[in-house]
Amino acid sequence: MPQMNSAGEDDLGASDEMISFKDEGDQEEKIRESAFTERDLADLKSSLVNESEVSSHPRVPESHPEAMRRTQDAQLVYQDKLTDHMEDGVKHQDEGMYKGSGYPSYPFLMLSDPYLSNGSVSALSSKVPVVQPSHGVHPLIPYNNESFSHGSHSTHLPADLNQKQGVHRPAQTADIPTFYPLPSGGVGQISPSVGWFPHPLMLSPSMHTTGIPHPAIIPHSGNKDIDCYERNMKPHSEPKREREPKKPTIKKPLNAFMLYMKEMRAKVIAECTLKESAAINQILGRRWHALSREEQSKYYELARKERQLHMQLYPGWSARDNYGKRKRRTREKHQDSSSDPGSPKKCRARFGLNQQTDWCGPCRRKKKCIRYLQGEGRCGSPVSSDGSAIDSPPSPLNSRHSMPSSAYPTAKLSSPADSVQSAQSCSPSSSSSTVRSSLISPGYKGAFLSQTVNASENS
DNA sequence: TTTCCTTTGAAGCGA
DNA sequence: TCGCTTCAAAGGAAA
Repeated sequence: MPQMNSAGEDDLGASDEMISFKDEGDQEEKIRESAFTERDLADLKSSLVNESEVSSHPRVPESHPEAMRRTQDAQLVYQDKLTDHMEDGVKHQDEGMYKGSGYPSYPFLMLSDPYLSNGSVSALSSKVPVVQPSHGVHPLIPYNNESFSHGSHSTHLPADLNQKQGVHRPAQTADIPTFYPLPSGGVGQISPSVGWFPHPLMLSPSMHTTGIPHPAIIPHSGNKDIDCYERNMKPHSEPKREREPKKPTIKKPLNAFMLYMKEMRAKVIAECTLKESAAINQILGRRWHALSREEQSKYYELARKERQLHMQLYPGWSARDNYGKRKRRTREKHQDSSSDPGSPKKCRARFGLNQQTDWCGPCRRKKKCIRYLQGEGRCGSPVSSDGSAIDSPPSPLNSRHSMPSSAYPTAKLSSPADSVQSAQSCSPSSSSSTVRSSLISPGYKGAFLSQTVNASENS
């Protein structure tokens, strides 16, 4: 990822030294965005209060057209503002980046979502992961005023769906079909009986037509596969079974790479005829590194906006809230060798802060020490000129951590041509992923993935 | 039915 | 501050 070191030179290694949108110290932008966030969020909440007041009662009686009009106005105002905001954020994006791709998957251009083409049918009839179309429709986007003009589509969903999901849906507001749980202490003035308000990211045509909650919020059962939309629809196919209402889970906002993956996955699948997500993700990871700084920055910017919106909508939410919901064995798998008293010292401990020139590349980038790993005999792979591992086979336990991203021979660091080539091809570079996967362990799934990828490459 | 794989980035937490 | 862990998406494969 593009970044600048202290000398102003490019240092594309570690993510934590990359362009950080975390602080986004850009005061001007902060001011501009906070202007949106505070004012518009207030508008949003206000409009929702109005709406909730309306909907929690016998809605807005038709005998009160003025009240109805105000409610709708509030929604329209929010939609307009949100649209403006989003457009503002997207305006400067390179249109050519997506328009020629032929993939409707990019958030801002995902209008050919099956959700849209035929209402909500596809969402109910096909295997649609969670609440998003499988081909990468992201909620942060398609703001199509037209979509808000025909709210009746939401009626595709059975009337009892939202009750079972704990989603309160005022009949009057088909334009805002779903509601989210209020953040604790977020909007105190809204009555608990309402308890839901629309995530701006969700105000997309797809959401509009399907009435599906924003992906950031799904009933959570502890398993991602179970937590899919299809699964959530089960009560309809199994009406007899009483399902306990599950607490909606607020998902983490997607980071830049995740957004990139969502957009490009379909493309890679089409090009490479791969279906294995693991293999596809390897390719996507390489392509990500092959992206130009500008291209990546778009995704970082998009991710930043997502995080901001997420923070504003769920101020009390923490990523920690979702910890433990996926049963991963990483803790078991990641037997940190640092606990081994006989393990070699890392560069920091070995050379000290005053001799950072002797550190390996990852250590200089505040990543995991590869010398340390080599000392463990776990990866004796060569080290690039800057000390980065070139084709280090990862620990079978977790390739990510023994092979940090910064250690990859990114296109900009060590071998741009090779990396770009591999990134453009339908396989991870032979110098890393394939080899790594093959070396992980006999019979290890990674080997299968390598074969899959290699087969795809050969084809 | 559940977990794994695989990627990068963000965030949380303990030391 | 650093290092580690977990989760976010995806869907086929394996247990």
